[in-house]
Amino acid sequence: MVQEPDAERVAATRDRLVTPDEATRLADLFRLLGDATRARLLYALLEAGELCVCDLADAVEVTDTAVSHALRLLRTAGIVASRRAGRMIYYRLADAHVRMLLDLSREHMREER
Amino acid sequence: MVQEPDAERVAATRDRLVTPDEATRLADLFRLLGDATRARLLYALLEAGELCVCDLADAVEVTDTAVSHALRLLRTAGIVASRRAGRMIYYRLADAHVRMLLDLSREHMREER
DNA sequence: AGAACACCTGAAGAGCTATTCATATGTTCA
DNA sequence: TGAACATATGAATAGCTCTTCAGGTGTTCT
Repeated sequence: MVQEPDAERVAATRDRLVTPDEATRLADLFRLLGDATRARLLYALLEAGELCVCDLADAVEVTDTAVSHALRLLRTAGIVASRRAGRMIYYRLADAHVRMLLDLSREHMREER
Repeated sequence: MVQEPDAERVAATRDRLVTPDEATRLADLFRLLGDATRARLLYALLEAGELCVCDLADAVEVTDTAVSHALRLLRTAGIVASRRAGRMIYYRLADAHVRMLLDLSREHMREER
């Protein structure tokens, strides 16, 4: 650790900063999006609205077991929601914020290069 | 792998889907935000505009070595940019998209609970 | 009831990642 | 020039994560 060239600004920044707790929750959210399989699942849901596990496995070209594991993480975190219809379970994005986040990020990606 | 209850919708979804390559790049971006230390660094920069490594280490309460490693990842990915001033190196968020992403996510977090 | 189906779960291993320690580079100032 | 400072880098280790495999639950249909 070293000295502070601008102690005031550092102090001011620390005050308005996201708390360590908030930062952890934010990082947790981002980490969940930070996997190619989960990202593809989420963007599939963003496009399709609602899909069952087998549809998702087919769209993303991953084992249904892997999809199931991935969805559990997303479900637990409240990023996706599910509904049962017969033997199938349909998944959807849980809220508008997540949709915006995914959309904005995709735009970012596409404008960059 | 199982059958497709709605083959048409799956096919349509797969077409408009983010490509595996795009998904990977998006996941790479999110993964970088998906660590509490890096998240705190980024939000510190979002608030302060520009900070040197020692300021950041102080604000986030992490070793300056750890900060340096974290910043290298963010720099390499084009998420932050740096400028040297004497022996100090000032970091800032690289573009407006990242700022929006961070801002939107924080709002999301704060509205949720 | 039993078979087929859609999905879930737990355990285990391979691979990745973050932090630390030791050391190196580049800069200022006396 | 040399000492002090700010930051960067490489190697190593501990911890986490994703996928797979094997088996389990709940549902439909005959």
